[in-house]
Amino acid sequence: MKIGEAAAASGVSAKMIRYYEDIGLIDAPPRSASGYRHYREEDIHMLLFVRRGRELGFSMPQLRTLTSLWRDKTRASADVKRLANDHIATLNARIASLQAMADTLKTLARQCQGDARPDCPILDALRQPQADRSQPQDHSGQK
Amino acid sequence: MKIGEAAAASGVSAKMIRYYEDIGLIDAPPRSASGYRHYREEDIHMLLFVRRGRELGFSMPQLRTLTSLWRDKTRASADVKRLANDHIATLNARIASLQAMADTLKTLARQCQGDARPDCPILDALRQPQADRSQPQDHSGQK
DNA sequence: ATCAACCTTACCACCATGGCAGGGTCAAGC
DNA sequence: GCTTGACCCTGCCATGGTGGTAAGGTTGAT
Repeated sequence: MKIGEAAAASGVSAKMIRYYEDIGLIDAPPRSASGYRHYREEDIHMLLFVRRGRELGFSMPQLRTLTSLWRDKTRASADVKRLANDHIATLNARIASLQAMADTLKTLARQCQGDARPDCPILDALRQPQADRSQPQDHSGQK
Repeated sequence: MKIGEAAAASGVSAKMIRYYEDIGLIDAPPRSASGYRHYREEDIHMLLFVRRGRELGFSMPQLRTLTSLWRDKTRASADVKRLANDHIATLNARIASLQAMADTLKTLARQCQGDARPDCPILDALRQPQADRSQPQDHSGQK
């Protein structure tokens, strides 16, 4: 299978397949006499594996570890689980960070009249020193 | 105030201050005879404004609009509010995407023994065609 | 033989940020 | 005045994952 077919079959662009090979994430496939890369079913599985890992938000270093675990038939599932749990923690942190931004903005937007007048608590908040801007309607202290 | 002091006062690195000037996000300040940039209080406020906007996750194009709204004393607060709401929607989309990744991984990790044996549903899921992996305890069909 | 569709490598661009190099400036201490 | 150290200036390089483009080779079908 040539690279174009491999790309179509795996959903990874030919460009990225070459890149992944370049950085050593996937093995270099055999070449034809004229230099064309030649992929087998197994290679397509690897590309699908990488693509799905990316879709789950794994970083390239994590993916490197994941693929080596995948190839290692004697791996311990605990190693995979630990990596997954690490990644879940990372995702949760990013979610919390984005959620904090959204919460702040929601509060500010709620306070903004949104009419033709120039007064705007959103701009005010950006102008002034950092104040506690998180959900002021809730004074119970629970997050 | 020289750029180093402005950086310390605003929390924006000197490097980034020059960059923001370069791309026209902030105005070029006056220079001393020897070429040193000279900042006033007002400029520091602008830098703080930009920094807080970045902390809230606004993109550079959005910040460009925000700063021009900030400078425009005759702006309509509706314009600011619309920009904020757009950004909230973007943030929500990113949160939902990350949350979906985390949910999938949590489900897989829960199914993984995490012991010394190699069998691992996480790797299996990455190997196989996309299946419905979202919260399998719910069979109602609602997404 | 020709032509289109594919393949190859090797660049450039993005964007926000940091780092480094090479050289100028300023202020304090002597 | 001279030295020294802390600052400032510009300009270049690197990042990371992806897309684009260009110039040239291969293949297969007509």
